Amino acid sequence: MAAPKKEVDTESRILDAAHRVFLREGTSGARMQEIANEAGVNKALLHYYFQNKQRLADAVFLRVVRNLFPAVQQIFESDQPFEDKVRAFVASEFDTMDANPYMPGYVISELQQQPGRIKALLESSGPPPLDAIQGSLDKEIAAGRYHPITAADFFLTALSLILYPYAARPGVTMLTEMNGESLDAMFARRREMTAEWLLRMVRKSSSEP
Amino acid sequence: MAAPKKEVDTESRILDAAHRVFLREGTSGARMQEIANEAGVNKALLHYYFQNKQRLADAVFLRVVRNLFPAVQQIFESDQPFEDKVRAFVASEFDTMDANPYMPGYVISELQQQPGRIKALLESSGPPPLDAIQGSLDKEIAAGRYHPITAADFFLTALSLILYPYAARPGVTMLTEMNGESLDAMFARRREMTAEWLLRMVRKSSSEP
DNA sequence: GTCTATATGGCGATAGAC
DNA sequence: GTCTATCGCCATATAGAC
Repeated sequence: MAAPKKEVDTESRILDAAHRVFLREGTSGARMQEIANEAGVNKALLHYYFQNKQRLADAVFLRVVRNLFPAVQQIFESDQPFEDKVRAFVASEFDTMDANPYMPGYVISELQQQPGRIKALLESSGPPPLDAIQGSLDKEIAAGRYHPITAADFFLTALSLILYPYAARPGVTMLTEMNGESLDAMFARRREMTAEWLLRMVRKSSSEP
Repeated sequence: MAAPKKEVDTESRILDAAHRVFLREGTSGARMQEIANEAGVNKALLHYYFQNKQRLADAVFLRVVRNLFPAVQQIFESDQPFEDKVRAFVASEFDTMDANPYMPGYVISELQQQPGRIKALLESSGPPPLDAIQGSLDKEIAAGRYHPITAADFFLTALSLILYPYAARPGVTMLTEMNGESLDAMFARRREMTAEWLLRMVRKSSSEP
């Protein structure tokens, strides 16, 4: 720790490069040579630090899923009104996705192609905070303000609305082009609208019993 | 056409096997040997019929995306009430997905790893029927019954709600296990609820101006 | 720790018998 | 059309100099 180097160390440079390449191309599509190029080092160094391709891929996967849920946990355990929690959660997820737009597609691909990794995901990310969500929801439902819904359904629906457009980004580009609109404009609008859409889905309208 | 054979011909057996293997493992993750095994033929036959791996992968991709939108087009051009169209569309998509659960994850992976394929997708699937949707939506919006929304947003939101749970199926399994519920039960419930959720998102409640 | 050079194996692809 | 046998490359992985 004494005398910190200006440049990040080689191991981190490799891991960062591997992160970018694996997320773009998937584990099986990525080449060690391309990672080495992107890291600005020789191919042999990847093996020096990470032994083989599988271990390097595992390290990237763990780093990606490690920070999936902690922010959510904090938000739903706070003491804001439920609808503010939802808005904060949606905003937080959009921020994360803008910083890692390839993440949803990557995680979907990896889990489909290597289902065994779901175990590593759970251990590394911790469970999604269903209990905290359910507690908040049940209060609204009991008060007659919301339609009944399980926390799992609400959570999955929220993730669907937020993550799918990023995962399917090339297809979304196609949609926006038909619209004469930019992809960024569409995402910006959905960032604002998604929380309200979610809330309209669960709120009872005033005329309902 | 005269004297139809009992068994499907070899080329179709190969294409069917390739379909299953590519959808599970992705184009770069799949092995020609595994496709040959699954088709019950020798590896050399794959090259006899499809020349090389890329052409075989292209044939599968085209077959997968060819039938993405036609059913949607018909539904939204019919003369039912708009909300019935939405219900029919959602039911139709769920049927398609139950028959091809790996499809969303596969398409997402392929487009992320080979963005150039979006062009082939468009030509093969035809454009999504945004105009028909927009027409139906605008009537409801002009009548003051719906919040303003673009057809692109409505369509993308619908696809998100339907397709994401299939694409993220291993993660959804994790959710249902925490719930003490089966995956099938969750999908069955969402098949019933998704259209209503969509409609609640756009309907104005009676107290709103 | 970092490099160059090389070994090893696997996979796509082909040749050729039947 | 279908098979067996084999080629040739390319990606992973290692050896060893510096």
